[in-house]
Amino acid sequence: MDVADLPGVPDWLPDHLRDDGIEQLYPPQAEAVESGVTEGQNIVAAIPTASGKTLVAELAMLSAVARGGKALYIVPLRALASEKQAEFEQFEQYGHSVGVSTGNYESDGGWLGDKDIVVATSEKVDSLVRNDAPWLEDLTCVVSDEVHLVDDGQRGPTLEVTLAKLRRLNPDLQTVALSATIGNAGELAGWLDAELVDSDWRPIELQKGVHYGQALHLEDGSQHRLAVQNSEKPTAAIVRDTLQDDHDEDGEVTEEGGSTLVFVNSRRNAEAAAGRLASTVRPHLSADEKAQLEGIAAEIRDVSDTETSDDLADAVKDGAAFHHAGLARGHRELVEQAFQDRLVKVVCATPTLAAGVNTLAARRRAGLAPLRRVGGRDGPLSVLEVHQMMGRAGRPGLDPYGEAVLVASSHDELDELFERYVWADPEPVRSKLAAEPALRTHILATVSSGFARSRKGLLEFLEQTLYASQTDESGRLERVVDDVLTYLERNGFLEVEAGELDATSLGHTVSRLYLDPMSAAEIVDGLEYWARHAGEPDGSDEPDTPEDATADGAFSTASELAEEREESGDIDPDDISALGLYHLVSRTPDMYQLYLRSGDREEYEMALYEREDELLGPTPSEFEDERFEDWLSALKTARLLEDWASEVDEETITERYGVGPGDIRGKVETAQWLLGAAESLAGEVDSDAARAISEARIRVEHGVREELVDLAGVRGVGRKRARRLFEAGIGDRAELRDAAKPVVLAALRGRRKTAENVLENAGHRDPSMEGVEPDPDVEVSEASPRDSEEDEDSDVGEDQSSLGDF
DNA sequence: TGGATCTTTTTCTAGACAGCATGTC
DNA sequence: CTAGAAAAAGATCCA
Repeated sequence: MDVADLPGVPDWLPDHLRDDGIEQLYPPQAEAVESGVTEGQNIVAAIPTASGKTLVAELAMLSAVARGGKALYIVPLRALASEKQAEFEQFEQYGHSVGVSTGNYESDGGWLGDKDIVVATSEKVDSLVRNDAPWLEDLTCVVSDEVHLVDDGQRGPTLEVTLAKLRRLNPDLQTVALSATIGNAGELAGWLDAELVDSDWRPIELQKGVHYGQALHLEDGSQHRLAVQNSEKPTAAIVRDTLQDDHDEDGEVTEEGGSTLVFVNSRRNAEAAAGRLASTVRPHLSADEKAQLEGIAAEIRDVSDTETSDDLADAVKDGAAFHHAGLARGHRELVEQAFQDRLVKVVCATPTLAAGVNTLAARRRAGLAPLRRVGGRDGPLSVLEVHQMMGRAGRPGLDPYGEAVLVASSHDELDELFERYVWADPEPVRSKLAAEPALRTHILATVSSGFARSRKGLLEFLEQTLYASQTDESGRLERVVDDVLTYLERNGFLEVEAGELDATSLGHTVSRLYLDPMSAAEIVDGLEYWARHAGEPDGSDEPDTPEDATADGAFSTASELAEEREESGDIDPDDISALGLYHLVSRTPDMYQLYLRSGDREEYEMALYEREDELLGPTPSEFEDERFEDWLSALKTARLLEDWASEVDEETITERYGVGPGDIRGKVETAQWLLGAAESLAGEVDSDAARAISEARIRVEHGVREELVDLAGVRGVGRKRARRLFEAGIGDRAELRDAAKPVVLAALRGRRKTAENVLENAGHRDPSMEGVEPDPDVEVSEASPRDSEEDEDSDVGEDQSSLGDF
């Protein structure tokens, strides 16, 4: 189909597409147009990666906007949100505005309500629905990217429920769902009342195959010799062979060989494989490439001073790299860029993350080493997942073809892999909504935001989900719903009366905070426990069951109890420890806990007995194995947060807890969010803990000790500057405002501009530094190499949370 | 006795959404 | 009721 023949699109679009070199639509795109994407028709497009899904979405959104509407594009990852925003901003020249909304970033300059196209994660959209964002009613088109993720047990239900809510809010909403090729695309289309475009057409050929012994067996039946030399692993042979394959798109011989993306099943394997493959790649590098790679390696070392960083830099200087969630964001960006620039020839990645990162496409080959998933709990990888990874091989317009290779270690496995993955069709996508944890949060939200006011209404709403359209076991959903309703009522989130449902004030708050009700219950329990036990002498016979402690049933809220104690003089609201709060949020289901390793158990049992009385809840009995174990790993997580909030440097933390720099960021970010929520909850249940929670949150946010909390709150002052000002004798914001300018200037190492800025933000009447000289008596710890590295660490941390999505 | 090789036991394990209100050095 | 691989520890063999 010629771009001139598109119905319903803005006038400028055909020319715009031609400028981009697009004259003809790809067959699946044409099919979508024929089915009416540009005319408001609902579409499910189940087509391979890189076959032009984005254009289908753009056609739908632009035609909707041309009709005076407003479009929403839902993505599964924050990183994808900024990627899409950048893509859609090309339309701003035609007067169409684009906005983004994710948890840590919201586009500036005006309301999202003013934007024609909004990009957001599914959770953010859910949250916007819960908080009644007014512009949602103006939507005329919603695009859901990677909609096959409704199959995901963790996050799928959110997408499913959110789509159902959006469609209910606006019955005329055009729904466009983009999916990988799956087994039951028709079923999805049925659920969404959509036309189906189901195709496995690709712009470039993808050959799948299995390597075994000395040969590569392709799905077309051909075999190629691919020799494994002496003691090397098959992956090394594949990578070497790809490097030597130097034909470009038109079959011409070029200087460059192909690059390979290797999927492995654990971080450690990714790092080990990258280390091994570095020696395979090195001999193929030109002098110029080596020089450039040295530069990138240096940048990697600059990102963070950790072992992970060193290992990565060592591999990168030889043209290999690893990629997983333990990396700092700066690491990931450098690796992705260098791979795209074809300087890095091999990336060894863990599966999930890499599958979502579009910049990680291999020129030529994607290889999968051991196909088993980490920790057998979730069974083997699905065909869908494997095909998604295979789809990363070969970049359209750059490569003549792509090749995806599985590695077999026996002849039997060779056959098995062909059967199981190469020739197999992807399995159908199944809704995971009926699981209790998912319903817990979504039922509360559905009632709280008024989508359902009775048990009957709730069930009616749930009828509109994919789950209902897939199940024929009618009783199951109803049973789980009743269980969940009982749970929500018992914990004070909902009131149920004669089938009528109403959220309590607490319930509304929890829904709006986007907390799992179970997390909220844990936090409320913890705060109440503290109110009861604060001020008690240590080591007293701690009651193991809350019932024992509630003999004082006359108090209905934590604060009444606290007040009572305060009056009797044996409570200090400040005696709630930061560690206790970190432990409290670390044990909620919203926080991923650190893994307890063999030696850890003993270590954290010791720590537990030392600091037990700081924790906000009774220690479970050691005989309750699982609960006790959870308690200990929450303590490990809490200690990590405490270290971070005590200005311990990154290198020490990564070593002490066996994590990567990216994991520290992740934990800190989650803790920040949960502590913020806990603060609101404390207000809701009248607890006196709010002040202490706020302080613990700020400490973790800035990574500073207690005495710097006030200073670090001044705009322009972070971990490092706060410490320097403090050492110069400036203790808080007020002292900063009244401080002698030479002292401030000296503490900030003579940076006038910075000092003026800081003073202004602190509220100084006259921040000008003109004519001021640094006070020579102020001792400033000068940047020894060691110090500056620590600077770097904390800076990177801040970077990730604020500018991260760029 | 040393060390090479084989066998058994133990250890370890992917990912990243969300509130609120704005900015590190 | 988890599975599976790698690392560590132990066992065996032979010069």
